[in-house]
Amino acid sequence: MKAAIGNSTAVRANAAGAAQVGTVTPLDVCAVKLVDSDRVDAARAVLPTVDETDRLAEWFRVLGDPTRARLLYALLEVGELCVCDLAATIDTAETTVSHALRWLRTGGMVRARRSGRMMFYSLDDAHVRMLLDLGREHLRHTTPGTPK
Amino acid sequence: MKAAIGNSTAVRANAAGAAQVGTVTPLDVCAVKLVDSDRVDAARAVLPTVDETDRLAEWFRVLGDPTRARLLYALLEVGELCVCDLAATIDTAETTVSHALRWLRTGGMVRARRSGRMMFYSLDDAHVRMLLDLGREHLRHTTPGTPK
DNA sequence: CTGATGTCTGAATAGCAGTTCAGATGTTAG
DNA sequence: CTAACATCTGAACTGCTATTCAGACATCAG
Repeated sequence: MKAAIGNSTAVRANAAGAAQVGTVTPLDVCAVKLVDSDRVDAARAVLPTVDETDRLAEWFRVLGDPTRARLLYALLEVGELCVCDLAATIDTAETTVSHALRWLRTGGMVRARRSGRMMFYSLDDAHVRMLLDLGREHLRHTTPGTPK
Repeated sequence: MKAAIGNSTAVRANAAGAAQVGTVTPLDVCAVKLVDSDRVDAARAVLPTVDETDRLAEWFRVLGDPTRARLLYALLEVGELCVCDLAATIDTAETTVSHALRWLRTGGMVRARRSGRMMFYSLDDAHVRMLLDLGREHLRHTTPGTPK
C-alpha cells in the first residue's frame, strides 16, 4: 500500500473533521486547516510524485530561456544546423549558443552529429516538437496585449 | 564562398525586418562565417520574432518551477481549490503557494474566484492542460535513468 | 610536426528567482 | 466598532543561471 508516506493524508486527515472537532488529540496537527478534505485527498491521489513533478518542472524549464527556445524553434523547421549557423540564425554569440546547446543536449531534446570539425544539431524528442507547436498555437490565440 | 557577407549582413539586420541589406558597413559584420547560408535564411524566415520567442520562453518558464508545476497538476484533475487546500495538497507553506499563484495568475494560466474570505483557483488555459498532459506522457516514455 | 579552424569547457561576474518573515489588505462574525 | 480569519504583498536572504572571457580540446591543411 501507499500509506507509508509520511506526508500523506493521515497527517492532515483529522483537521478534515470539520464535522467533529476536539475529540481527537489535536496538538500540532491543528496548525493546518483544510476546507474541502475530500477534494484534497482526491488531488493528492492523482498528483504525480515529488520526483516526477521535479523532473517535469526541469523539463519545462529548459524551454524557459529565450536563447534555448530560439534554438529549438530554429531546429524545428530546418532539421539540422551547425553551431556557427545556429549562432547566426538566432543572432547570438557562439559561446552562448554552445552553453545553451549543452542544456538541450543533457535534457535529451537535441542530438549532436559530428562532421569534420563541425557539430550538427537536430531535435531529438517528438514531445518537444509538440510542445513547440503548442506554444506557437498558444501565441496565436493570445492577445498580444495580455493583461497582467 | 557564397555571399557570406551579404547574408551575414541580413543576419544582423533582422529582428525587426530585413530592410537594409548589402551596402552597409561590412567591417564588424565579417566576423561571423556561415556554413550553409541557405539553410540559415530558411530558418530565419520561419523563426518567430524575438518578441514572440521571449513570450514563449516566459510561458514555458512558468511551468519550470516545481511548486508551480505541482499546483497546476493539482488543479488539473480536481478543478478548483482554495489556497489553504492547495498548500495542503502539495505540502508547501501557504505563503509560498500564494507567491507561486501570483505567477500563474499573471501568466494567465489560472483564474481566481472569491468566495467569502477564500480564493478558489482553477486552470484557465486549455493549452496549459495540453502542456501538462504532454508532460505526463513524456514522463511515461522516458526512462527514469536517462543517459546524460 | 605547426598553425588554423570549429567547438567545448570552466571560472567570474551580474542579475534574477524561490523561500521565509513580517506586516498589510480584505472579509466575516459578534 | 474589534477580533479572527484567509490571503496577499514587500523586503531580505540565499541560491541558481545566463553571459562573457580565456583557454582547452579536437579536427584538418600544410
